[in-house]
Amino acid sequence: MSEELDERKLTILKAVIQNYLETGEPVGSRTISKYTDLNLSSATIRNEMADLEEMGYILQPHTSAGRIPSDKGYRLYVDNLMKEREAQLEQKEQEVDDMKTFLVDKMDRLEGMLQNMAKSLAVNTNYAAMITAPQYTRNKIKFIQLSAVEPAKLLCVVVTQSKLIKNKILEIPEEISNEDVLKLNVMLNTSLAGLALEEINLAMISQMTGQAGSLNQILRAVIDAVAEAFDSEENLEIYTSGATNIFKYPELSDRENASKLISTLEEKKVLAGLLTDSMNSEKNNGIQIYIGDETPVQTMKDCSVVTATYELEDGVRGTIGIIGPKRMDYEKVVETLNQVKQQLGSAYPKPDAGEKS
Amino acid sequence: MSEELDERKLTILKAVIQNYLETGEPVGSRTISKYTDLNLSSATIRNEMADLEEMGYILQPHTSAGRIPSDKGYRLYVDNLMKEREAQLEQKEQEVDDMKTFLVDKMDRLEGMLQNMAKSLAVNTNYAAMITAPQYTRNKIKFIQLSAVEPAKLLCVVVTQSKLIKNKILEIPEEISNEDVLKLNVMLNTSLAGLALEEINLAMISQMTGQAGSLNQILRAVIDAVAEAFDSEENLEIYTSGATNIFKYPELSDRENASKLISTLEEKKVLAGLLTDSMNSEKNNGIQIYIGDETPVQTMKDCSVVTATYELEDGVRGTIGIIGPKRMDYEKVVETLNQVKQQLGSAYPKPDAGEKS
DNA sequence: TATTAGCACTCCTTAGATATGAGTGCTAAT
DNA sequence: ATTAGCACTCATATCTAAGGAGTGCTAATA
Repeated sequence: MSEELDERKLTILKAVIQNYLETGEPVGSRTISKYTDLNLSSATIRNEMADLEEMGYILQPHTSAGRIPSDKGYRLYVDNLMKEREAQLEQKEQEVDDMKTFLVDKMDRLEGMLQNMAKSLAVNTNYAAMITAPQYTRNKIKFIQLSAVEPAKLLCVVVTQSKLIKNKILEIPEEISNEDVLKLNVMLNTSLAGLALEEINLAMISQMTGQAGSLNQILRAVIDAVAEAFDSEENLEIYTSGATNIFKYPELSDRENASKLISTLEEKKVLAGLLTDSMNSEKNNGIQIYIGDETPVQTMKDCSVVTATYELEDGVRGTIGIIGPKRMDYEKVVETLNQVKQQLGSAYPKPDAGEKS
Repeated sequence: MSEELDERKLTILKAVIQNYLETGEPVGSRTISKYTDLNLSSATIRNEMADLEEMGYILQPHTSAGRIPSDKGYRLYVDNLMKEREAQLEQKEQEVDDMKTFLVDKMDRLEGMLQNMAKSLAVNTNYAAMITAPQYTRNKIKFIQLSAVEPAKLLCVVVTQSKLIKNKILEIPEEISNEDVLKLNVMLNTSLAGLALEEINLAMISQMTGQAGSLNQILRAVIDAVAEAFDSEENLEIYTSGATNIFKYPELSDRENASKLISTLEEKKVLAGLLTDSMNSEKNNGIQIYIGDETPVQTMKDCSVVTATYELEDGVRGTIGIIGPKRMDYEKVVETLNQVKQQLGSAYPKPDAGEKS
């Protein structure tokens, strides 16, 4: 593109966007003329704004309304204009504290924690929040415990290195003696402990079943159970909160749209797609911003979505997403997500975080 | 009350209510005159309706609109007028089948099942649905398993008779030998298996800790963990679905109210109160109907709430709730809830179900 | 005596018509 | 290059009138 944005145009664009972020109303030239310290009259601003509109950074909802940012405008803002915060920390600390108490609160129950986290995010940002339970890729098995609960039923508990616990009751074809249970336990733990799911290959399994002899069949059932416990499809749990925050933004709350949007937030599968998608693209410190049409989910085309990947420890990763109007407070959201990432990631600095793309 | 409703008034009232349930619009005398087989002119109906209004069963939103049922009218309808269904079973079976597949699908994972159940209820009824995970009152311990996961960490797994599994990792002050773990396991299982939480009393605990000797401290930690696992406060999980169905009913969807209502559906604690309240009153086959102001939750005063208690097996009970407009299809909802109750209650006929109060 | 037809009346709803005002684009002056 | 000024646009709010559904009442009917 040959159009170049000079300093003044940038300032004006930024002013327009920031003002619109706050108010949600189209912003007029007179407002800008006073809002900035450029000391320009509204007329001058008008001329500049006409240019900006022609370049596609802002647009008018209708003739003779003020201007609102276009998707392109938001994009520019997000990419270049907004990274000048980090300054006001006074009230920040309060918020961080709130966040921490939330986190510490129920830390040992992952599920409750994630739910709390989603809620806390929603309350903090005033947007809708969603969060996936961590995926267990590369997460290592720490401990497997079989116990005979009933004659023909085995309880199988799997603990992973990150202290996630999965359990399942297996129905087995015949009774099993205590010694056999013990034998299986030893076998499983010596062979599998310390391995990630991906590292368990066929050769290993056949070797084990060879050793198992008559317990062969049961062993297979157990291994299946372990695999299932780790299976990400099955485990894709998503927690959402603050769906109704949507109503705080008039531009989203006409019945038609709001209703669809909130329904989407109940559709875990759709969200799953969205979140895992963004988990894999590791740009910009793992934080990704989708503006309007950029989001993969059609019902959210009038929103913006910000996602972040968190990493509990090596290989145990999940995604957080914030959904709000296009005019969301990107800076605050990005900041908040970064904080949360930190809280969650237990001091495992990524080898290559990769500054912005 | 000295007013008596003769046969004809009842018929008319019923017609008014049923019509209003379908349309959501105030219903006029002419409509009734044709809708019923009374063969009365609109004028006669008008007279009767004037009477009904005076008695408080119906009311006019404004002069010269049709009539809509009052809370009192709904109450009469629910109590006396509506129990004449059970007839049309053709399409019913389809729905029941749908329900079943939903249920069977993930039966072994309680949580997923409940979530699915809520969803299925919401889809089936077009109202909002919520469901509590079962409370463990009177649910018996089947099996306790301790395992040393790390030197100073014990994994404690509790399986109940209804195959619910709870687990927790305990930090213990000092290392523990394998023999001691074994010893504890034996001790716990012989003493506690087969007991419900309420049956574990202080005498028993002190007897056990007496036996435990040096393991005393750990034993206490384990018992605490068991108690916590069963603690209903902690465990009160509620699953909701179909919140947006609210929008299908214009009388509820003005922004102010709808927003509050949906927020309430995210407030698990409030719902918890509502649902456990109704769990304890066992009228009418465990199904309870709150109309308008009758509900304990203020934000729902323009809705009706129908709750049902389900019982997985003796002592393991939870509650289901359906939230919709006052003009909800009570018959269908009650029917659906009864079906669900049946599906869930695994053929444990209650000793005294108690026909309607 | 119970029912019905008829009519005047009420009042919500809708559509059109009017006014308000925020904001623009353009032109001429600085 | 900037600005003041003015005519113009168009969404929004306000008002009015027309339309219509439904009622209550009265007088006629079976």
